[in-house]
Amino acid sequence: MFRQALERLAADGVVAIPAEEMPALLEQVRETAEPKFGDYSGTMAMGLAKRAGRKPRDVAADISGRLAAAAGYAELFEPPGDPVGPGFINVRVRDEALCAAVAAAVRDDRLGVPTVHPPQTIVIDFSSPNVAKPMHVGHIRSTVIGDALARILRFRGHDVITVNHLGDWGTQFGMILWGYKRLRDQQAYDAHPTRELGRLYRLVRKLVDAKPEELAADPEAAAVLSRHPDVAREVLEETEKLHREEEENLALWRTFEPFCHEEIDRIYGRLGVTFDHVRGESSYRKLLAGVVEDLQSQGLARESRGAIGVFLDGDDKPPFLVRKADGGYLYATTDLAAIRWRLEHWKPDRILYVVDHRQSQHFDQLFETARRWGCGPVALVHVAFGTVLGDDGRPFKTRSGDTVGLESLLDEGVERALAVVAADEEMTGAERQRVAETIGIGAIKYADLSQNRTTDYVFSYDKMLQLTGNTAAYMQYAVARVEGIYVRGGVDRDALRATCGRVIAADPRERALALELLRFGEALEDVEADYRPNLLTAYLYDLAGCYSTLYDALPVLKAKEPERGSRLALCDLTGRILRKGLQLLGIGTVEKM
RNA sequence: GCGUCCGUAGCUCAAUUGGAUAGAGCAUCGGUCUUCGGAACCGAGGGUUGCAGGUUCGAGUCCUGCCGGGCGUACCA
Repeated sequence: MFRQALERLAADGVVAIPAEEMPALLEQVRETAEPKFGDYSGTMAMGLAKRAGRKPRDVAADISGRLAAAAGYAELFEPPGDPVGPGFINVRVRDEALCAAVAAAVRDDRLGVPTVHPPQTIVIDFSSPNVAKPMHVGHIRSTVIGDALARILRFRGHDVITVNHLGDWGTQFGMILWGYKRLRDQQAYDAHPTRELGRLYRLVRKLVDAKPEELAADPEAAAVLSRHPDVAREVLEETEKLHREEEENLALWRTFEPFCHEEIDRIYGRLGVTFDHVRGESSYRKLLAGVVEDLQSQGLARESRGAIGVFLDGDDKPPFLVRKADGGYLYATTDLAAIRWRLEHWKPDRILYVVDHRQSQHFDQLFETARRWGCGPVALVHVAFGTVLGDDGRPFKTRSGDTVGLESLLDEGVERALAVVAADEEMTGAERQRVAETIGIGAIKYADLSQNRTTDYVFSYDKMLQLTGNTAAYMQYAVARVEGIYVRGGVDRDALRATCGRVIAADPRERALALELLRFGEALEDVEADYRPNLLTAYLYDLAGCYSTLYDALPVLKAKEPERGSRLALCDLTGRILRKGLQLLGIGTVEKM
């Protein structure tokens, strides 16, 4: 909150700068690296001095002077001192203002976090699994990061529309159709359709890929392949028939669909993830032919080697294919249709795609094609993320080399969490199971969200379930610990909030906590700037640290008034921000653990 | 080959997008304490940020060249 105030004031303090350069300049208002420099600092003087041909310190002094004279400055901040070093402008928040702001946040349902203005309509496309196969470890990041971003942007005040763009119209269904027609085990299918369809998918995929080492390890598959040497071509034929809505394949596709949905819905339920819209690729199928025709008539796409594509980088570079030589469509086509559909129906300011970084080239091409096609001023953003790796630094696999199913991943996380909470004698078995579910799944989500999303990360149950360090379990414990005070102290939190006039920040540890509490909104703003949830986890971890330091050194329940009431208010706000922060990450909390 | 991302403490990761002395956790060592939930707190050691140049008041961050790796690269998604 103070950063915002200072930015607004700094806008008055800086002169002769074109309006469009102001935002970049204001980003140079930041927290100081060390408390001795004050609370916030501005670094804009150095850059400006160069352009103005003046000494940086003179410019800084000039800005400081104007800042100090700006209306409203004196109420919130101490008078700025002389510029430090090459020209840092350091500013310290007035204790009075700090204490009043914390008290206001305590009384506020939004915990002192302002809403954005104006709000934007933001479509977030995430998770988007291929429904033909069970969800696996590869889907966790998109699902968890996308869900967290949706929650955070929504809390910031945006109109967020979440979409699960299911893969339900691609070649994977050609594989299932091919397998179903030739290799299905009818008994198994009747008893457990999803399982049998999953088996068929995996088998046919193996046949199509025809990797020697895979076939060597699976003589049965090798035998099937020798009976069906043309499987790869036949699968594409099945896909093409589906795409032109040939009767038999379309009917089969319709019967498979619900089974596939059942499977993934169970997992979303467990993860606590919901979508405003589940619109698979298939929902755009009527638009695909029109998309291709339109691109052709506008001269953007043309025929090449039987296929139709958009040549974005000249004739010698691979084109962005929108129709295959056999007449089938590709995900490029579906994605273009989806963009047009979303623009028409939702009129978004932004569309975010939370998808694996390996598809960045696809999105570069998709966005460029959409731009040339004429999609208006919408911001199309690929929110990319890295791969989940095992201990060995290679993509996360089971010992036998299979990809890890998402369900079994969650099961193991919960099982290990159960071992952590098992020590508590007071909990019933059911309670323990519930707590373990919250902690285990929270651990998996938090481990993912606390990483810089752009890099690969190493998946480790042991690390994510540690009770110290930047983990979900530590954060959840911190919440349980803060909230425990009110039960033991018999304190009425509602009354505490309603009557909170002002808090005291006489001790440096109180002051540090107070300042940190008021940074919640800044952290959320930073998350939005680059779609990086790890900035929120880092903030929450810092906050928990400030709290621990205070709680360890200063009495709360045992303190005398007015310190007691003030510290209880600080604890109350800490607990609420930690819980809210975790909730915005899609992570639950527990009362006891 | 071309494109792209990455290389930071023994390990796993940060670093406010060019800011001040590169920070956390784990591991190691030491200290605090008559437990308001000790699953705590305080501290120490540990770094030529892959290498070499360059840009400037200032570079882990930007530019160039190397070295090493991941990923992508015409009809899968």
